Amino acid sequence: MKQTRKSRAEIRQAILDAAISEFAREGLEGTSTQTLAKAAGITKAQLHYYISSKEELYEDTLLHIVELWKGLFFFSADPGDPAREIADYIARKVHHAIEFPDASRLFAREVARGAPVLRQHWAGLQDNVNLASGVIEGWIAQGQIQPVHPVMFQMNIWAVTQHYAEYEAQARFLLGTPDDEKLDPGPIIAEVTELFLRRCGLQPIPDEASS
Amino acid sequence: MKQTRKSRAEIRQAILDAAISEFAREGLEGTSTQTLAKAAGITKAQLHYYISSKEELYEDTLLHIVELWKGLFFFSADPGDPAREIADYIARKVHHAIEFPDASRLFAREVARGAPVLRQHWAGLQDNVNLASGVIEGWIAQGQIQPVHPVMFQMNIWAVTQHYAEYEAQARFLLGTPDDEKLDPGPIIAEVTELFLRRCGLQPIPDEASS
Amino acid sequence: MKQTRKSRAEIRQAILDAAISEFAREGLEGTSTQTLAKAAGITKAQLHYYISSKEELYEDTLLHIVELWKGLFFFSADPGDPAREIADYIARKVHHAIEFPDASRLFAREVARGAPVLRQHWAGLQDNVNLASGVIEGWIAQGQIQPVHPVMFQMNIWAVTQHYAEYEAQARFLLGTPDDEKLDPGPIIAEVTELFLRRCGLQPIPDEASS
Amino acid sequence: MKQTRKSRAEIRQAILDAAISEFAREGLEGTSTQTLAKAAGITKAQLHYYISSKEELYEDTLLHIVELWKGLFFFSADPGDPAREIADYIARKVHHAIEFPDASRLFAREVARGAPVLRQHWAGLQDNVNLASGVIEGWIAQGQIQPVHPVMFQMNIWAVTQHYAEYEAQARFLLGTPDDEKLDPGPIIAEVTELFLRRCGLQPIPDEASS
DNA sequence: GATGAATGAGGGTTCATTCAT
DNA sequence: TATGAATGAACCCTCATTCAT
Repeated sequence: MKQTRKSRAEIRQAILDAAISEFAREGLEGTSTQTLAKAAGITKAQLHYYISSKEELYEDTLLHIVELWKGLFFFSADPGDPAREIADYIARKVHHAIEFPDASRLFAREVARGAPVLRQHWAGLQDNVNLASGVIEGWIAQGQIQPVHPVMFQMNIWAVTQHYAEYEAQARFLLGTPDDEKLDPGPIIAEVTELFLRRCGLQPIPDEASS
Repeated sequence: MKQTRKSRAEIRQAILDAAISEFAREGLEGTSTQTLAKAAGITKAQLHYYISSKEELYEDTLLHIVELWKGLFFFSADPGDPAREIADYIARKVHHAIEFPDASRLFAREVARGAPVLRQHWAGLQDNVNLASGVIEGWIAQGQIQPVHPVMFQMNIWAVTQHYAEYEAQARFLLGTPDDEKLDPGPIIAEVTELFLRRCGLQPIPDEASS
Repeated sequence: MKQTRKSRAEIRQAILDAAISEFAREGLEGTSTQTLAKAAGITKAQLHYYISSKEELYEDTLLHIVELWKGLFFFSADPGDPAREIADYIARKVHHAIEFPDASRLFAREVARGAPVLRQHWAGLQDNVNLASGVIEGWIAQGQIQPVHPVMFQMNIWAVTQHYAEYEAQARFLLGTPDDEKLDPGPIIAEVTELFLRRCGLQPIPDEASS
Repeated sequence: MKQTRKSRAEIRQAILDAAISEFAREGLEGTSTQTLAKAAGITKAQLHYYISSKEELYEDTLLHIVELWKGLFFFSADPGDPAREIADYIARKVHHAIEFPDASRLFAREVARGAPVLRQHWAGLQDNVNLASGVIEGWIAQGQIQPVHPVMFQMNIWAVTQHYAEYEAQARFLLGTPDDEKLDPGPIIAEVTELFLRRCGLQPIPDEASS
């Protein structure tokens, strides 16, 4: 009786998952195709049947993450309450950072080395940021929030929320979270939300940011 | 007349500089000794005369940075005005991130991969954080600042200030800073300081955070 | 028509042969993987596909020889005539030394440097020697041979028979054997047999020891 | 106050001693100049001031041993009693093998690899062997000893006596000699002497072979 | 599709030797 | 003489990729 073969789609997904976690940990050069293949549960030769090169897999993996993020992290084009909008954004971002820290780490790694691959795709990033800046400037113009530098405001949110993925090892240590538990998003979301709402001169929304 | 040889100290410094910038960009595995040697202006064999292994150079480089930081980033044990103390800390941190982004990136990279090397030296980190937490708790107890989670407060400052090193490429792009200029620390310090002072319920110190 | 590739078994055998002869000549350190590969008729990278390290190949090669010898060199547990038993043993040993001098030389080399690898496998050696000592002591007890030191008796046979492998170059020179001929085992076996039989007070078996 | 410098002669002697013991253990390729220098108590650069190359040191060391042996191991040109002559020869040889096993091992190693260096100096060896063969043939002709193959007789003595140097590790193990003691030459000399005297049809000389 | 085998390039490191002082 | 520094060649091994089946 033949063992059930994994379908092409399953294999592709396994490769993508392997790529995210392995590239996140040791980078492009630090990850061997051997390691990737094993993590995906296939042989090295088989891997090369599905990808055309390690570099390209790396690029595809990054783009996959960026595409995903585009759907997750944005301010509504027609936002209602700034406090709610900001709080929701932060909650989504922190949850994601804690649930899928590898994706965040891989992205950070790429940017840290000068974004040689992502750089070619920054037009989209620019668009997203501009849209959000428009929203923020609208809030400011209508007196709904204190004046902030719209771009830096976004970057700072990004910085803080990403932090709990990128510095997970340190956060875990300083917050006393055991190795076999994920970080508790509740207190993190509460503190981060309060940080940015206060910056805007807004009151924190009572007790809904918790996990 | 013979060309003057570089002194031992100069070579050691060149190796350290090369290690910081190369390891920061491509990591331990992604950086070849060939690359390190070339960046330091020496031959590969000569490099091995000065270091005993790439791994050890990596570790030494990290520890060098951590030692340096211990002297730069701390809250005074006997702090006066919280606003001034926090503002000074942020200013120092941002300046450093912008002046020496490679050091920040190298550190971040190491933590992101789980800190296999730095982990052994985290006792010192704990001490530093505890000291600062004590200071912050003192401020809270005396009603000088609003209640904050002392550890997360520190981590968030760290996150935002580091960001301008780690995401330099992106920040440069979004802020429109040309490749041949450093980021302008003034506005960054202003925005970051306001962010954290407001969190504490404090007024920004007028106009001294600028570069 | 494609040239037939060597089979896995053939390649493994070629590597083993190369290892025996090259390690025998220049030792573990003195033999490069390059040399081994060339001697086996493969490339250096291909060699590493079949072995995991030079050290391990060295160890495997030694153990292979020792295993082979266990089946060749022993006294019968139920020996009949001591003279015949001893003569046969010597004949087998000399034939082997002359046919496969590299194996003998490799073994000698390893022991000469203190047996860092073989030492871990000396329990088996001890057993073999003890068994043979028992046989010899039985002969002595029954008055079949003159008293001898059982262990030294075995070592001396070993010494003399090995000699024609280890010192092949010298023996060849002193006995006038041309480079393209093997040593003639007949006279050697005769002389060595007579040496040890006389030690035991036994008469040489007439004329059967010759090749 | 200056530390007393070692004289040139002392340094040369230290280098020679180091060469014998290091080359004996790991061979020409397996011994680094670093190791030699450290064993001789000097620096690597200083070593190269005294020797012109590692190969030449190796050759000189071998020749030194051979020269020494010429003065030690020979049959008198005008021998009296064969038993005494043979017994003395064996005793000298065993003592030397046990006292200076490195020299014996180095020599054996060189011969085992085909004597690429010593081969050029084998005229002297031939002379020595021929002289001894003459003596032995004289004994045979005068009916003082049983007929033996003169050259093999010498080789066999050589084989057995060398054995306790070359296989010291194994002999130590099988005879139960602790690592911090030398092998006891007494029983070895007794057994070896009896072996070869019996071969000649001679009686062992009572109890003088012991250390 | 899948896989064992093969390979050229390059990885980190050692080393005998030379150089400069 | 002595020695820290330098170097080119090699060494063992890994790896991304390709090939043959």
